[in-house]
Amino acid sequence: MAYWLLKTEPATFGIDHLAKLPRRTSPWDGVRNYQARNFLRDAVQRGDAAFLYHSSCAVPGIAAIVTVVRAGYPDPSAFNRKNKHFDADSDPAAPRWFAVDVQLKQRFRRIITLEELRAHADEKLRGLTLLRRGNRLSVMPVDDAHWKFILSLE
DNA sequence: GCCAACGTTGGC
DNA sequence: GCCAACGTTGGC
Repeated sequence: MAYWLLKTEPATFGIDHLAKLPRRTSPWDGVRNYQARNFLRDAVQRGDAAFLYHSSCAVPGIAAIVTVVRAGYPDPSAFNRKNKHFDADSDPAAPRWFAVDVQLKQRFRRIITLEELRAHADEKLRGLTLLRRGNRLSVMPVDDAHWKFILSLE
């Protein structure tokens, strides 16, 4: 079982949205970056766990843990003209973009803030992809040791 | 294949 | 709103 971190903008779709859905489950779709796509398509497995990270907001940080309940499948939003992530160049016969389904597992009592994570960047969280300078990936792996340490912060 | 221009991300 | 960093595009 592997660990991941998924970024989302809470103004668009965050923990509050996920928590209200039936079975607290949602497609994780709309990813339009090849490196992130590769993770969704090839590496993220059913049963994996992921941190749900809020970005582009007042207090960026980790809000919850989600479980992957469905592994990578062709992202339907890429074929939907009405969807803002529609990609006219994506061929259903050779899908370019992938989604997974996630279910809310545990909402943290508080946001584990980016600032707090940064405070450990040189020691316990050295190498955490999220903290890499200029990092813009929206789907990224998290080491076991980093995962455990971050849990201990809650 | 190079690389400048452009668009996006995301913290601040 | 600013701007650094990065990914993508497209002319050559």
